[in-house]
Amino acid sequence: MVDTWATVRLTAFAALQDADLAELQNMAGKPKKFARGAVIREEGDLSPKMYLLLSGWTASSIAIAGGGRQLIKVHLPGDLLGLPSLALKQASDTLFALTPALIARVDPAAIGRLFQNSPRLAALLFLISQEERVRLMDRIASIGRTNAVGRLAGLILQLHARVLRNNPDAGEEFEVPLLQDHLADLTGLSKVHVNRSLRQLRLDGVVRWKGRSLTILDLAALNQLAEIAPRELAHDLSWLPGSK
Amino acid sequence: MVDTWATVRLTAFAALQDADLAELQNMAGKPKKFARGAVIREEGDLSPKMYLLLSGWTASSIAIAGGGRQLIKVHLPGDLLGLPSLALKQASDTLFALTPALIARVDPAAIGRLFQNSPRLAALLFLISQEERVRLMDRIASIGRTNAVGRLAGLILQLHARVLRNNPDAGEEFEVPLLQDHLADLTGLSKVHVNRSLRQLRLDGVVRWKGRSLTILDLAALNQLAEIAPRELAHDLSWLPGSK
DNA sequence: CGACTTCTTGAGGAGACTCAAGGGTGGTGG
DNA sequence: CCACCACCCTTGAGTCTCCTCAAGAAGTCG
Repeated sequence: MVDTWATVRLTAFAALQDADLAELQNMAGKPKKFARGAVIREEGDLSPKMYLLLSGWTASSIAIAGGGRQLIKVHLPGDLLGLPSLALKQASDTLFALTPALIARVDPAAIGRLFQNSPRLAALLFLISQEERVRLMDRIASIGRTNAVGRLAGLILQLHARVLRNNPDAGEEFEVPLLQDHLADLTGLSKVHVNRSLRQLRLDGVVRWKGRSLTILDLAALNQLAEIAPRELAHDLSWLPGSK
Repeated sequence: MVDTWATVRLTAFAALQDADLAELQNMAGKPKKFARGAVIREEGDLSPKMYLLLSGWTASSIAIAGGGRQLIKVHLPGDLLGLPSLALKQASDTLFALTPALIARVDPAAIGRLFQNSPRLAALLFLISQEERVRLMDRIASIGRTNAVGRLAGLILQLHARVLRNNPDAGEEFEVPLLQDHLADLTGLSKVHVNRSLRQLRLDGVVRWKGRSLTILDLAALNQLAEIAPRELAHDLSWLPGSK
């Protein structure tokens, strides 16, 4: 179990001390299993909580009155789910499992204690949230100002970067448990057009996508198509509070 | 101590009763004036900082390789600018003034001390960031899954809610210093299509927009057109750390 | 009043959508 | 172990929203 916990994303910015990790585990409830497709938390639910995704992939979606939905983000193991809704009376988005997933729930009170007792950890939580904001900003730019192929390219690049962070040895071939329907709802396209745009990417030799195995064949081309500059995380974090 | 969200925001940037706030204010540099159109901080700049917008409106934009740009957000007085880029090596977005603006710069070190010494204020900063994430998520849903009129409706509603928070007496008529070009870059539309969609909103008696004065004539219709449920901020924030 | 910016409208074109139907693929049970 | 079913992918055809190009009208500021 400790191995699972070690992947929690706080490690992205700074090595996590054992004490920090222990504290995180203490905050969380007992991990619970969810089947593929299961809803973890519904849009509109009261008193939103935070969740730690220990294994599996999940996604977050917002309902559109007309009947459709927008997928906001997919979550990888180690991600923190549900933070945005902490600011709201009711959850802003639905969380559901894309694959079988193991998830631990965290009560807001634990986050309050974290800010009180572990300023460094709290600051890391804050930083991760800022990183997520950048990702959302980039998705807005991608959806708002690039064509279908560009949106898919941008999405693939973000996924690739995130998978690489979780598993630095992943290389250019990795598993993506997303259906074309999901890609459509992530990019704001129709599933038919996603299919056609993927075919183009395939025919142009940019990616190979067979089943759930995605291979990036031409990273430079993907970046060019995405039309948005890749981001690099801060390395100078000397301004963070020292560990206690 | 019962903090409504609104007072927090006002407290944070108008009144200065709290010692914690005094610290943040002390850490801020001397406020600087920017003319309309002036760039506050450019995308790609190293060692990103945070900024306090004391008066005026600004906006944040991301460049698209093809030549266009996406406006991510407009900022109103009292807003914190530049937080997302704190997670990055280089600023993710360009900040520029929509009107003459007064802005104070804050060094990341001050934020570090804030987390160390003022857990309650740090937690509020965290919460504000989560609220911003929800706004971004809603914009993604709006841009990705609604038509031109819906995107404009959603944008107008968000602006209205934010103006109301800053000035609860504003009512349904308020000043919006945005050109149609800005609306286009905010919604991911062309300026021509923005013009036509605004005309439709006008002809349907939903809004009146003359010069910089925007009047909402039919709030219910706007909400229906936007196709995204309005959000309500959390009122139970008892989990926040107590003030020191 | 003149120059510049911003808004408005027209016309034609393209990217993406909807509707619809056929083809793979994998899982399950007889 | 094969057959069937459900789910997912693929492709075609026609349509519509939104885009681009272009030019003139209205507004704004020195």
